[in-house]
Amino acid sequence: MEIKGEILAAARRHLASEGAPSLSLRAIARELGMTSSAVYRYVTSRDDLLTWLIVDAYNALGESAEDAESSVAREDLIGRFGATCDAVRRWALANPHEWALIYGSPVPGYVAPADTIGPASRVSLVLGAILVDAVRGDRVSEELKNERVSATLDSSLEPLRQAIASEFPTALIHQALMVWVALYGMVSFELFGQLQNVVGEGPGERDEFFAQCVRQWAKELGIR
Amino acid sequence: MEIKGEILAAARRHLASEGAPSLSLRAIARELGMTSSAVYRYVTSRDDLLTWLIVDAYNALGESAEDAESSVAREDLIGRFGATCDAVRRWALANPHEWALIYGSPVPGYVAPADTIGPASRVSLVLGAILVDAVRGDRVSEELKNERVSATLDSSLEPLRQAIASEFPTALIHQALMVWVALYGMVSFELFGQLQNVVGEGPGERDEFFAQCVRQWAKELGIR
DNA sequence: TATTTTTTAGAGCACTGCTCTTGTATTAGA
DNA sequence: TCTAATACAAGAGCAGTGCTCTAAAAAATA
Repeated sequence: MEIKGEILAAARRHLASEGAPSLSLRAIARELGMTSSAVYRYVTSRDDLLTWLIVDAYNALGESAEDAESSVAREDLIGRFGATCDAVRRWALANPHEWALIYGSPVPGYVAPADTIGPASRVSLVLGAILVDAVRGDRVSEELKNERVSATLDSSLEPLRQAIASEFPTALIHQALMVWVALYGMVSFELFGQLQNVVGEGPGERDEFFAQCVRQWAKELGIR
Repeated sequence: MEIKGEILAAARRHLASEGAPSLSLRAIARELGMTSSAVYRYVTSRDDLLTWLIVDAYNALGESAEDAESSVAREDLIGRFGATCDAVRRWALANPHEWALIYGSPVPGYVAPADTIGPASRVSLVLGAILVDAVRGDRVSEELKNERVSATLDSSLEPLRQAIASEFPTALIHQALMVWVALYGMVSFELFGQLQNVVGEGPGERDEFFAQCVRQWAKELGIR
């Protein structure tokens, strides 16, 4: 299936340069010198092509985060956490359209197939592993470990608890999820232009702003 | 210009039911019983129509937040903060397509006109006013008030500082911005389906999860 | 070589945003 | 009241989209 590979490569190029909304099957066909109908022998629909690109993007982001995290000494929990956050942000800035495809507004009517959930959770697995190490080494916030929460909150976080397969205290799971969401929210805000006229864009300003965020997130989890 | 009003009303209906991507000028024209070309006498382009809807959505969200916040006693800072957060989330859940339009992935090539920035900042003004009251009454985190930060971070937050027109300590401004972004990130995550299989969807579970987030955000700002 | 299978081309349908010219009401002025 | 100016709408048309169908060419197999 080498033709399918070429189609995907062309689609990747179009996605990176023009973005998902203007990704056209006919344009790809033109670029590859074939008819639009011929493409349909390898791609069942436009949504099918988008799914491939989504899986692609999740894997690229996940790999980027894994690489960055693995190059830090295992004992340096804060370093591992910071490297992961930085890798996520850097990948997003380098691949804005890919980021928008996976974390932007969902296309009405499109339902993500099951084979996207694996690649989609790679980054959270990295962050989860850091947290596990922190808990094992007793290097997380004491306050979160002992905070009592309502039964409803307990059950609301049951799905995540089972995914982690650990008996973390609920408050800690909740805080970790908050940090995770905050990271993605911050990156999305920067990427989607929502920080314009809010955070300066001078040399190093956005970097330093984000670095402060990372420090704060680590502090909120009590990682040390 | 009553016809333009009808066009906007029809566009609003289409946006609410099918979402922005499938908002078609021709469909609106059909619904109103006129030709597509006739619509162009009142709307210069599809982007122009989208801009109207964007301003509309910003105003609706802002009004919703203002109404909720203003119905809480002025001294109850945490109550005002919580009411604002809840109003944002409730509005988003009730108007998912409108939320996606203003806080989802930006349409490549579309540039938001200047008349959107006013309505866009209504919610942040509400949150900002709460913070101002908290600072005036000395009811914010002491730690944030005294934390020393780098010069680069100072200058990176200069745009926001000027918008607030207050001499807040940089660490406090930074933390407030983090909370603001976290709020939007959390709402977007819930709305865009990113919390599926992460946070339960049983009766009250999502509500309680979000309420815990709000409590945590207030704690991070030290509002009391 | 003949036959079957795989792949491609081409035409076509229904839809989109948008433009341009022509026609028709409606209004304003003489 | 009749005419001229104006405002508005219709229709055709262009270039593009996703997608489907049938017929033709190419490749693999018997």
